[in-house]
Amino acid sequence: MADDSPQNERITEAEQAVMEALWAKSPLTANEVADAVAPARGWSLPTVKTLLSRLVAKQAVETAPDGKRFLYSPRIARSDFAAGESKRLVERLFGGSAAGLFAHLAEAEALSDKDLNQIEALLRELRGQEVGK
Amino acid sequence: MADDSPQNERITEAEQAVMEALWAKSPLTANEVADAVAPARGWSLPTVKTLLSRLVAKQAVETAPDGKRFLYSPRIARSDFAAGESKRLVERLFGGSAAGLFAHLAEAEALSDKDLNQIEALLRELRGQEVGK
DNA sequence: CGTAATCGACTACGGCTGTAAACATGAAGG
DNA sequence: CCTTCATGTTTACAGCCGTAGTCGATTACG
Repeated sequence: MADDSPQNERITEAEQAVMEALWAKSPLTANEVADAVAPARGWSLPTVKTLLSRLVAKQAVETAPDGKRFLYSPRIARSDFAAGESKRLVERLFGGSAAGLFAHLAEAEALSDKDLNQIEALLRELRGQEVGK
Repeated sequence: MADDSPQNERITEAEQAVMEALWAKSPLTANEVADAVAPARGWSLPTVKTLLSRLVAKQAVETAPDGKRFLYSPRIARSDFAAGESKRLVERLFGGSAAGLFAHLAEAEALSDKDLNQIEALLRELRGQEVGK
């Protein structure tokens, strides 16, 4: 089988910054990505281009020709990326137990009242739809 | 101010494997750490020693002389490490909102019934002690 | 007292990451 | 047509990470 499936490789932190720009709005030209990302990170244009190239190589981003230049779009959804990273963390740190993560966040006082309320709401929602399977 | 505070630097994945051994039991000699860690990762003894050295340099591990050799102990608690990593992830991925993380785990079906029950229990607990501050 | 074993320190090296310059190529304008 | 500008590609390079060999010192045994 050919590995044309998106995103086997890992996305680094610098690359993620570029992805964020594309997730916020796409397609974008390389220059537009640079305008969105470079100032905040102090990057030069070449740096952004390199990152874009690597993301294309990793099949996390796809290109569409637009005249002489390219338009870049994400090939993976932000939610998939976030879910994957979250899962990795839970795996690595809490033996796959999401409750473990939650407990640690609570302990570190990283949970605001707002967080608690939202989580509570989500819990109820999950309980509600806990039908099939 | 001197930077003798523990753990400014990041701990890599390979290093974490070594830390796990020390968190499980400490102090340990380098050889004991190697025995605990090397087989599972296919590492040689020198590799484990290098990782230990780097952890000492990063002040994540401390040494105590024991005759001719050293005994190694973690200088940072596993829970602190876990909390830090979790916070970083939440920061990087969900703009600091733990509820965002939770929602994504739920969406990715990474939450078992057991997780849900435990989280629910934790929530109640947090609500209960929500006194001070 | 000398030699072997033990153990930490130093050195090494390929690969990846962050950062960027140089290059090539095609388009546009004079 | 030739020059210049824009844009993607190639190359570069330092630093860190994963992995490991070698060196030197200290200990222990004969």
